[in-house]
Amino acid sequence: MPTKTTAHRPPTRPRKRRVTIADVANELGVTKGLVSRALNDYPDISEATRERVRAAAEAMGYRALSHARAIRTGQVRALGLVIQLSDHDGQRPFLADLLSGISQAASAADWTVTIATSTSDADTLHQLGHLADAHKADGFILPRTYEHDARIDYLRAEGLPFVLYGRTADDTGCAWYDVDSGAAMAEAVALLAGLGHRVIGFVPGATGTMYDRLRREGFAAGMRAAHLDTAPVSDPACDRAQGAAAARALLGRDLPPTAILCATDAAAVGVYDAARAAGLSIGTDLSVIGYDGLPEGAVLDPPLSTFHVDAARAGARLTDLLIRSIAGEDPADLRDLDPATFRPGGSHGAPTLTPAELAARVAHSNHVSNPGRER
Amino acid sequence: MPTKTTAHRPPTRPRKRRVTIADVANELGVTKGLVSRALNDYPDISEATRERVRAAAEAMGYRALSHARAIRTGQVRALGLVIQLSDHDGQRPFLADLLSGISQAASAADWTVTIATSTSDADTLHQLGHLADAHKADGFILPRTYEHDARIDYLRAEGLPFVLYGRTADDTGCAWYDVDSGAAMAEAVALLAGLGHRVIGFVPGATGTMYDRLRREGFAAGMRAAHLDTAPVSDPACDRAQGAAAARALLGRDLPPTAILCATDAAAVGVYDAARAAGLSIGTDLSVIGYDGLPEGAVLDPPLSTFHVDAARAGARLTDLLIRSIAGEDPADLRDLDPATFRPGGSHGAPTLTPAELAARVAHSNHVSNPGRER
DNA sequence: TGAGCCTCCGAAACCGGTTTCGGCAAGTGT
DNA sequence: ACACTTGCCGAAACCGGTTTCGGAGGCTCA
Repeated sequence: MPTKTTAHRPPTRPRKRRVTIADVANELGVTKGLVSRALNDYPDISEATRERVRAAAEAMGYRALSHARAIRTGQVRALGLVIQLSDHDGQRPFLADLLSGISQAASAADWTVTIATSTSDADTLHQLGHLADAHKADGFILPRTYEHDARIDYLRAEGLPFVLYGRTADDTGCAWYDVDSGAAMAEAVALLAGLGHRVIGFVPGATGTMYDRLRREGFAAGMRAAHLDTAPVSDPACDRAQGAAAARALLGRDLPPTAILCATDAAAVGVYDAARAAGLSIGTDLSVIGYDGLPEGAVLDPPLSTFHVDAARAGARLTDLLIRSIAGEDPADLRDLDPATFRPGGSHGAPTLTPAELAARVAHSNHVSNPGRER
Repeated sequence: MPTKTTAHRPPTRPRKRRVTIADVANELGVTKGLVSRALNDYPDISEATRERVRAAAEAMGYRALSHARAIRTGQVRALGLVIQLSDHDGQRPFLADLLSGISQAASAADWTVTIATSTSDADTLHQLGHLADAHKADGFILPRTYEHDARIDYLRAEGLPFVLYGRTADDTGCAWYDVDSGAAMAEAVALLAGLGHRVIGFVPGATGTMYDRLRREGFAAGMRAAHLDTAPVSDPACDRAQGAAAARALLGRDLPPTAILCATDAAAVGVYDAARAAGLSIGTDLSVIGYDGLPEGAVLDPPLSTFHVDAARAGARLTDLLIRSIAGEDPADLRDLDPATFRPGGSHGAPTLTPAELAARVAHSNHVSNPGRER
């Protein structure tokens, strides 16, 4: 026994000994191996015996210890998740729902969830490597995919199962689940165009992420379908401040957009700031549509029109796909695409101004309000 | 070999065999036992040998498999967390930070985190039991404590280590970490009283939770200290709608409060709704202070004055306390209380109206605005 | 010089499962 | 009646670690 620093251990930790497979075997007068094979549906066990064993195990409250089993089988029945929490991270608010979906589905299949968090791409890779190396999970869920994703390269090289939440540039051999945000962007453009908007601005999201590419493409496709070509696109914006800056830039153009479509709600919140500063009323002077269904959007005035993503469902689907992938199904068959649902707020409507009139309004407001007022 | 439903397994999963303790032993020409004892700091190993083993293990990239170790030691080096996600749940937005703190601290100590989610108190207990029974964790973090908490009873009875995020009525033998929200409530009252408010309303949180009791007590203590006794307390409010209802009730009194203190930001958002509906301007006509530091508060107009809780720090502290508790330290020594920090927004200020004047304003607005207008 | 005591290590049991292997008994075909 | 399956189970190895036990060798001390 090591001396170590075994500090004050409480008087007696009672802990009743748990019932092992040997206990069940003894009770029945058979061997451990027999019990194990019976419980694991080996074909060389008679149905009568199998039932007898099942009954005894049930009655004695036997439950196999997953880590004891793992040493032989190599499966810990756990799925891993590394959550990257950058400051400008849109997925924070959905984390709870995502986890809920994952955990619920995992629990239903008698799996558990091991998580780690990280603060940067490099850290994410490190945490992933650690979980994989320590074999704390049999497979991984990879949220927020990049077009070129180092996590995918790593897991591919290691031959470890994984499923993407989102897509990636080269998805050969990848299982994935995604919400079709590109289609949502196109839908939003069609909606705005139908209301009469002719100049529609776009605020993209984080560069390098796959969702950004897909939403840009969706926006462009929507514009083409509406036969519009005047499409000012701002710099990327991932948070409120960047969203405000993007909106200022768009509104400062000679022919500013009468509607701004944001790849993320986080940016849309900033658009509200900029619009307010420019004396524009949202929903009339300027239409805004976001994407994500952020809680903040609902408390804005007017409430933000946006697309809602069912994160819990995503988590459940991802878990299902991953477990099947671990079980050996071909990842190429494990792909799923769900639509996002539009949730109208009060931030979009028919244009009340032409772009030229809007430009005049903005210029005027820049004149009267003392510069640098915005909080 | 079981026939089972072993579906399409990919061509060949390469998986290089990992280096085991036996490999290290062979390399050195010693026994497995020797290597194990050397690596685990047993005292019967000469320093020279220990160093030789360490170097070889390091060089060969040996890392012990936690679940192989667990079968003998009974420790899986994982801490468990069951997150209850009711719909009216204030902790959702802080979950990311809390997890981040927990995971970071755990990872630093070479522990991992196993989570489960639940949808009700009963489910929480069930999930907890499952994790404990399957021995997926060596100890548990219990967020959002109740005054009388079934989880605590269960874990006490099982003799399993745990740490509370929050306190409980009878905390004998409990390790806990908490943020002193009671003191925050008292501080808010002192602030409002200092500004000249004489009638201050209180909107409590979820009944049965320990935080609700502590914040009520903190509010009461603050009122006593400020020598104020007119303290209307509304029904509990845990979400926006309930917060609005609570505010309407408070404002409908003969002598309505000129400031409303909310146990949670979620309720405070509803207070904004009610105030707006009553034609009151927040920060002047009516002061509002919340607690939690909800992101929604920052996008309100004016931004909500509230108390910020450092959830990441909480997670890190909880993890530290739990690991020490598992190591055998006396839980009674493992307790920690941090202050919340006030984050002023624009929602509080000196009263511009007396309660009587406020009552008149409210009554007037009830008259002019057509009823049932509020969204 | 011999008894007694450390120091340090090998050998082997052990933890709770899984998996392989061999063999007995009953059934089958001729 | 005899070889050949087949069904079913016991025995034992195995997985990757940890822990106990005993003993060889060197040292001290009377």
